[in-house]
Order: sequence, then C-alpha cells, then structure tokens
Amino acid sequence: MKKLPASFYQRENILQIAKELLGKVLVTNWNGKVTSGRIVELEAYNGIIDRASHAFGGRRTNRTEIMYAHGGVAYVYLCYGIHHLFNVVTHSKDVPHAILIRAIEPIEGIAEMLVRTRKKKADYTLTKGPGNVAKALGIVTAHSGYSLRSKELFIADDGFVVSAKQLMSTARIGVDYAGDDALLPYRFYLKDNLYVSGKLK
DNA sequence: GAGTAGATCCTCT
DNA sequence: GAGGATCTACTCA
Repeated sequence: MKKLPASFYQRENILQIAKELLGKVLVTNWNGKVTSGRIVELEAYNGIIDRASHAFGGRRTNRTEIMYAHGGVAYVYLCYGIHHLFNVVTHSKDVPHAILIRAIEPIEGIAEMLVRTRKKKADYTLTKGPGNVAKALGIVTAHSGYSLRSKELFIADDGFVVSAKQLMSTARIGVDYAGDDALLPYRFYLKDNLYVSGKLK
C-alpha cells in the first residue's frame, strides 16, 4: 500500500486522474478506527467551464474555496441537509477541479461502517452512492480541506489493476440542471461491480 | 417492482 | 428564502 504522491493530484488532466483513481484504496483512520475501500465509481467536475460544478464560471465562495486549493486535499460538503459528499481536489492552486467519489467496495473496518451507517448487515448498499461512502468512512464537512496524504485520511495504491474492459464511462448522475454539460461522459466506474450506484441491472 | 415523498440544513441570492 | 453532485421507506399494484 503506497500513498499516492502529491504530484498524482496536481496534474492538469482531470479525466486522466479520474481514470487512474479508479481501483485505488481510500482509507480513513479516525481515532484509531481504520476503514477503507476500493474506489469503484467516481465523477469528474471540470472546473469553471463545467456547469455542473460548484465552481462554474469561477464562482468562489466560502464553501467552494477549498476547490481552488492545490490538488491533494478533500472537499466535503453537505447535500440535501443530510448527505456528506466527499471529493478529491485536483490540479494546481486556483484551478477548481474536483472528483466526487460515488462508490467504494469495502475492504477494512466493515463492522465500524455498519455502526456508522446503522445497518444490520453488510451488503452492497453499505458504500453505494456518495452519501453512503462518506457516512461509512466517517467523513463529514469538518474534514473539508483535509490533506489526502495525512495519517487519518489518504488514498493509496495497493497494486490493483483496472483492465480496459472494466473501465466504463457515462454521463454523470443527478446533474440535470447543468444543461448540455450534464451529458458529458465524466462518470467512470468498474463494470459489473455491485457497489456502483444507479440502476441495478 | 416502480414511483414518489420526506428528511433536514447549509449555502448563496 | 429557496434549493441542492442524495437516500430511504413507503405506497400502490
């Protein structure tokens, strides 16, 4: 397990980063409770030219300020008053690129995830969907701005290789308000993975 | 199995 | 004062 270097996040091509982030392992370690999971679904938000992004048009507010930081930190925000959504900030300073982690496949600390999500048994709903990912990993808005190379929160490479056959891309979910930009194929996921959100087939 | 309402609160206008 | 990068549970069939 190797933590991804800062240089991984600070590249310019967010789609390239998004593809490479698939299959990596997201780990949290709050108060000694380790939970981790493999990233199986995510969406890219392509900065100021992306209508679906909070930073569209260069909007800069207290909330989105984190997106303008250098790559390699977390951007967490509250949606619908209930769900914490975890994003990875990429690119260099002042370019608000971010990648939303939509689903992971649990690896470590499943018992702890069950407690956090108040579920009775572990199934594919445990970490399916962005709201559940943050909940299972214990990520809340207070962690926004947190480094992804810290002791408590990081993304690592455990040698898992995503084959070209598994790599799927589609339009993003839940961004109908974004007009034509909602159609961009910026959502990436691993084919046939149970934890991928959206319609079950 | 499909469709929809309700939860619930921070952020920006 | 409105609405959102969502999820769950409940209804109805």
